[in-house]
Amino acid sequence: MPRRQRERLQRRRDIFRAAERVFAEKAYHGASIEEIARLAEYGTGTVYLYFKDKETLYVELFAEKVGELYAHVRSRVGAEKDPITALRRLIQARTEFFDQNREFFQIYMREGMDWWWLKSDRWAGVRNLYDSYIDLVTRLIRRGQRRGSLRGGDSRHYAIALAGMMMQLTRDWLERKTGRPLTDSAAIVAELFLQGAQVKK
Amino acid sequence: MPRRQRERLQRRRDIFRAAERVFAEKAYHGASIEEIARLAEYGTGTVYLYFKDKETLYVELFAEKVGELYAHVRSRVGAEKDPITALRRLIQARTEFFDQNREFFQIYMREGMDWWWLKSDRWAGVRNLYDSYIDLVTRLIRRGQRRGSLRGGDSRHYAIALAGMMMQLTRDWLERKTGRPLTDSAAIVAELFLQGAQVKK
Amino acid sequence: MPRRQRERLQRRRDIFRAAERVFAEKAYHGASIEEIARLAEYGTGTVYLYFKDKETLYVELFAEKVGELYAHVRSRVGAEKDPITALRRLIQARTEFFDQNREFFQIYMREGMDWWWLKSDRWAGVRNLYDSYIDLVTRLIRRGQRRGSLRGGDSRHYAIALAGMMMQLTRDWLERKTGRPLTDSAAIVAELFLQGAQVKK
Amino acid sequence: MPRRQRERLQRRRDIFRAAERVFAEKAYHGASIEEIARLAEYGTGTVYLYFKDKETLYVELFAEKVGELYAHVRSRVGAEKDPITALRRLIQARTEFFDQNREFFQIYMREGMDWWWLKSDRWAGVRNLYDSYIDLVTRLIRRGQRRGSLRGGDSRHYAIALAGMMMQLTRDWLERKTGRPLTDSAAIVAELFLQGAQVKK
DNA sequence: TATGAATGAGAGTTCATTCAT
DNA sequence: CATGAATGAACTCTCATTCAT
Repeated sequence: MPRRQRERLQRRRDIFRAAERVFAEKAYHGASIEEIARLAEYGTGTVYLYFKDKETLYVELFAEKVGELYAHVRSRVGAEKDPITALRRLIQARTEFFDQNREFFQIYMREGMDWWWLKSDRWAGVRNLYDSYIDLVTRLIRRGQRRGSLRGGDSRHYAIALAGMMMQLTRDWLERKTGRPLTDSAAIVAELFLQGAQVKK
Repeated sequence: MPRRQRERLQRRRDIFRAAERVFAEKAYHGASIEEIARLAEYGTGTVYLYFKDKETLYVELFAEKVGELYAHVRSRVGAEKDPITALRRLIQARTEFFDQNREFFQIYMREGMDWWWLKSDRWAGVRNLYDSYIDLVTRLIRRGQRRGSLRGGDSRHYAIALAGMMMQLTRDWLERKTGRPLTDSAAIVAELFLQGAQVKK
Repeated sequence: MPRRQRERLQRRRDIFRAAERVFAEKAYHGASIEEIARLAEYGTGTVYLYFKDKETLYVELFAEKVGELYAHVRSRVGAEKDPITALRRLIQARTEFFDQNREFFQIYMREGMDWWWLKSDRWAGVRNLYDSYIDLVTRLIRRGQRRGSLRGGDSRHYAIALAGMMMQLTRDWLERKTGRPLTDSAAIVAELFLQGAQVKK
Repeated sequence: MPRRQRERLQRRRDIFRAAERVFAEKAYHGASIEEIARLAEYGTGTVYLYFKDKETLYVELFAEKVGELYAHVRSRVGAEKDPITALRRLIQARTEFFDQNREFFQIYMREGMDWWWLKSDRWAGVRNLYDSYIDLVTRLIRRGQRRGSLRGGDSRHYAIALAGMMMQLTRDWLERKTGRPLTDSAAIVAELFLQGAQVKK
């Protein structure tokens, strides 16, 4: 890759990095382009050389990171045949990813809530990414159901419930900042989701 | 209660009602005081006679509604001795409440996701209410654990996971707008939380 | 008219007056809303209570003043039957109007040049006003031609030429700021347009 | 001329050419240096090697073109003794020039309309050129008056009126984009200016 | 007490100009 | 010399808050 293009990509990353931090801390509306630029150590105008406007910066940042999450999870789940093992790996992978991407997690979680009534076309792409992640989980669950290792019922609801458990546990972990690694909670999630909380008689 | 005070309370409620709708639809930053006032059929300035500022209005609205949720859940769980039954009732009660308070759910959900400003002192009240709800669930779970009907482990994590499941399923229900009542999902949640997804051998 | 509405109209006029001066001096792009507001002795935001945006303020100001010009000219030309006399009155009336509306003249002249390649729909209304003024002149000339008192030829071209003469003479008068009233030039225009510059043999 | 200087002049001309097109289309404020540079196929910074700033570029472009117009008209009018013929030639020459320089006409016209900034010293050069062109016409007219072939009166006003007629007719021609050549209007202008619109009895 | 017009701080965005390469 | 990325001042516009009525 030519130097020019490399540098351009580097600056883009610098701005992404700063934007991630500021958006994570202040949320979309609370974040100002000037603050992002200052944190990235660029001038305000520079941000606009790399992103058309604030919304584009946000959407592209989101898309990029969700793409990474998705890729990471897929690579960990891989070609695992057993759906139960695959689910455990998925939970583990997601947990690792957010352990490494705490700032992004805050954005991810927030948008998990917010975007869907922003019907704007700008968000359609992001929306699809998010959905395809949920779909990945759904497909795994359905496979488990067909194999008879998972209980019947709406597989999509199971996927959503699983996502919800993970999300809130991650949020709690981030908020509390105990020393323990997030990955501890992967085990809890897997057991709870698979076995339930009730003691079998 | 003297008429003056009664009227004052009525106006407060009117504004709450309007604020709830606008905050639900547009989120905190997207909502404008003027829109809330217009919807409540008061002048903009009037809002400031009842609430110091926008943030106060939001926090107090949140506190009020979380208080209602909390009261509703407590009343349904009541003095039920069996923790499993109590949990089922809790899930049912929460579901009913949000079925009746869809607008508030959108606000509640956002706060469940977006905690950064909870750090500020202004939001301490909201924070405490939110926590006290989690604490209620936690205590129920702990009781179940002591009785041996629930599996051991961090009871708080269980409570959080349960809350997460419910939250995401509710969000999905709201987003999809199928005709089905939200309470359908109460059963899914209860079974999944108690029995898990995996088929017992 | 109720007091409220009267006051509203008054403020609108205040802003128009200030906008007229600033637009006249600095042209559309050089004028800033803040300067207009300051001159009108209002806050910046106030301007936006009366006009949706800068372009609207400009267009409405323009439309209002062209409307006045048009009304003034029509009222002076009246039902005059003789086209030659009517033309003299028209020239006189236009001259009077700009003598009283020097600032607007600068805007009028500028836009006589500029707007027509701004194809934006926002300008369509203004454009029509301007055209209908030219049409008024054109119709007078055509009447003169039919009566045999004016030379044949494209009446619209005559109208445009007449407008051009008046415009540049007015501009010169404004620029030079001699003590003489603009209306002096009305006679020059009328004679030149009607008799031409050449001595008849 | 040494190669260096030749190249320098060539680049200057390239930029002028591009600037002419962009200023014509978008007017001074709407034109951006970057667009001009791009059209001229140079880097943005390069423009600043040849012109101190945007204003200088504009003024020098204007001066250059008005100089050309002036030279063209002088060359056509030449040593013609008869003032009436000279005026006809002048009208013809101006018409030809703008027929060949439509883009510049748009710029010229705007300045003919918009003189406020001519007050500033920066624009003195433009101002003088513009005046010197009017002076040329004025002198011709005065000669006609002395010879008794043109009617008495303020010769400068006649010159300005003549310029106004031509300007508006040219503008109309440009706006309407009929197929007809602009030079058609030269005859109209000459007859109207010399004979007037009124039928002689 | 209720009002809503007025305010101005602060946001996003553009672009003439500079300067390291 | 030529470049074009970087800059930041300046612009338009919004909206929480105030205050005269």
